[in-house]
Amino acid sequence: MLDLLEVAAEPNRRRLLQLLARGEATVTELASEFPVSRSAISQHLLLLAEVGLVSARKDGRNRYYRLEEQGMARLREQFDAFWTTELDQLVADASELKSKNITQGDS
Amino acid sequence: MLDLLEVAAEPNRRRLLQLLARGEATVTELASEFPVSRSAISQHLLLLAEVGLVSARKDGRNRYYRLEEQGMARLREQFDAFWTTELDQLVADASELKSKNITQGDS
DNA sequence: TTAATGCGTTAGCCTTTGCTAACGTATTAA
DNA sequence: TTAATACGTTAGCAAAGGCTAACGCATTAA
Repeated sequence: MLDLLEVAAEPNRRRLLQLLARGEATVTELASEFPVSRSAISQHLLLLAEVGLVSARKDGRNRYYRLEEQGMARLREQFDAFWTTELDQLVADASELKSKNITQGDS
Repeated sequence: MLDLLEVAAEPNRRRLLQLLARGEATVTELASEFPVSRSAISQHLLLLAEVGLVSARKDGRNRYYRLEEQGMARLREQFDAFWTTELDQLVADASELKSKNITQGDS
């Protein structure tokens, strides 16, 4: 899977990116936050690295993973490209509709 | 697959959402914009409908699909929830770095 | 130096995904 | 009314995804 948004969208990987936003961490540390195995997390990290969203540094017998700023910037760009002005307008309308419903003002 | 972001992230489905931002369309009309079959597109649309991002209306022998504003609003919310302040800061830093590189100002 | 420990990664399996081909059905034209 | 046509959806299959178990390897301790 080469698509940046698709790679980032998977729930476990999304959570990994959020955890890494706090700073670098080892596979084991990260895995402790998930119900799945170290192995599963390692594979998610390898995929994230492959698309340039994270990178790793070796220290002792640990591998410290960290976010790759440039990759994350590309991710943001791709989302913004998807979320066009048309969609923005559409959702704005939906919000109005929602407020109307809450205040029972649609008679 | 029940996850909203994950469903929306798949490239073909992302494109479908963008096309539907212009207004409603039939399966055949939408499929004409893709290299894959009508059937494939129909299945993507059914999945999008299942998570509430689109809905359909029957007219003659056509089914007109359209975006579901409330669902799209939920999608936006989920993305914003993912894209924390920490990530925003991180990407801001990356942008600075980028400008520096462009202007060769990093001696 | 050698054994033991703990780290991250591959091997292998099952499930899910995305696709085309075949289908059923409603609508239109004869 | 009947036949033909065009629409969208299911059936079935090959490929990809995500997971645990097994592994290799580096590091630490004896």
